[in-house]
Amino acid sequence: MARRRYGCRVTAGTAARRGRIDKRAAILEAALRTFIRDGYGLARVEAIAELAGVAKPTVYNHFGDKETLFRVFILDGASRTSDHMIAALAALAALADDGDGDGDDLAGDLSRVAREVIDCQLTEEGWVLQRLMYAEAARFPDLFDEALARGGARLHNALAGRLAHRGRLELADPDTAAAHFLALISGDLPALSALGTRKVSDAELRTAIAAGVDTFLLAFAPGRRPAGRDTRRGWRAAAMDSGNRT
Amino acid sequence: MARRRYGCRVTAGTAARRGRIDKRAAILEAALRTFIRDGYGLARVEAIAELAGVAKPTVYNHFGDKETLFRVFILDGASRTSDHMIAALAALAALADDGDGDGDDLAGDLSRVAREVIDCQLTEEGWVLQRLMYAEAARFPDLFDEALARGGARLHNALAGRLAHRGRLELADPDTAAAHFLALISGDLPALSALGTRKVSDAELRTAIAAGVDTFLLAFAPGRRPAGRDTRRGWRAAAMDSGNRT
DNA sequence: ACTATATTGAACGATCGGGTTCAATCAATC
DNA sequence: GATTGATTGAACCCGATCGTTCAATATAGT
Repeated sequence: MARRRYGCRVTAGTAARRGRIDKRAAILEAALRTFIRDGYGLARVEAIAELAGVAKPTVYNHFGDKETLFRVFILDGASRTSDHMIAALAALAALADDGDGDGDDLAGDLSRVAREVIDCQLTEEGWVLQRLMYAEAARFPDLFDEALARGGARLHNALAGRLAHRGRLELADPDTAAAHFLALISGDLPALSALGTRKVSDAELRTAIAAGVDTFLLAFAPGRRPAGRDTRRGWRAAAMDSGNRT
Repeated sequence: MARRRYGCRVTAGTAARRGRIDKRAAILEAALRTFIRDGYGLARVEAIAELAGVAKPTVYNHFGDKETLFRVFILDGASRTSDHMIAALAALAALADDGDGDGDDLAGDLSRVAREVIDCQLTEEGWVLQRLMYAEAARFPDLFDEALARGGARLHNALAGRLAHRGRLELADPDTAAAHFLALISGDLPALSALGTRKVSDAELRTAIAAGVDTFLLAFAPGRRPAGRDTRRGWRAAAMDSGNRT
């Protein structure tokens, strides 16, 4: 039998976890690939082990059972994805106190934030987390709550804070504004991407984001008309003239 | 062995389907219950048969195999749910041509439509269809496309047509307006309802709908200020005064 | 009554998959 | 070197599940 080569054993600092950290990481990466393809129910522990290049007992050594592996995968993923999204909010810095400001580009800032948040969501991991949450909501209700607390709620709160201090927005409630912003920029994504199973073109993304940001600004910053303002009025007139109903 | 009692056999008019129509309906209803609890992968055909009060071979007689049963369930469900939602759009009748109209209640109409569309979505069937679509998107990509064509796309198009002819709205593009309306009124639902696994209170629903309709009107009917307009401006001033950042 | 179709309870075949055991080997620490 | 924890390939256990077969019974149409 050939000599075997392994990496470092976990040190006492991570006593709450068993096994070697490189094996753990490989297992979680393999879990991602397997859950993407098979979901939770049809994903096999043996397949995950093979993909990770470890023995099946090693998976059980690290995670105890399939369900625990799944929970760790979901919660780690929710935190990580949300961290990335929250970092993207930096583009929404508070407005400097230097007057009316020609340097202010609210629309541009919102668009950049939207693009980065959506890019996080459009990752394979982003989608598999969402799909798995939907799929398993009934079976693991506590898991949904915790993932929401680590993921979506954190993003939402961070965005609300940013919007509250951005300036030049009329907000009755920053929570509502944040929720609506996220809804407007991402509402088209499930259909465009077939729930994450297809690639969305750059043009489609830009269009969806621009429309979402436009509508957001119309509602929450009415003093700042987006470029398409006159086009809107013109369209309405045309519809009244045509008189048809689809 | 006791005498057995059965219903009517299918007539030649439905030759494309096998078996008795009452058995078929019972199987599809049992499939709903089983998919709600177990999803697709872990749902057992034998469990569905028991719940339906039929023998397992009967399920196979009607549907051939588990996957076909699933496909039929999804597509029939998408059509039915979308039919109900589209019917709800009747509240958005075109504005009568009688001038500026004190009888016009755009906000009220939109709220009624929103409430009915959301009530359809909040049914057990509505949620299980959505959860199943997310869960199985990667395994059955063609199914998603067809369900979208029968469901979401039909609703979207019908709503766009209604909005286009409602009057008093400034729409650059009725498609975008429809998409944004649906996004605004339903964006909170996944979190509020824990993806359909919890009941949403009437107060929560009313709040979410009112906020969504308000924002929609601000963006698409800016001449019609919702009641909360002054509150919004007041809040912004308070935020600037407090100076904190969450 | 006759015929054809549908349904049934029981049983089966083949395969599967979560979790476990085992003894040998490896790796890190003292 | 000794000790301890981690890993491994192979094998196992046991319950499960999709799909099928069978002969008897029921039902609907002619």
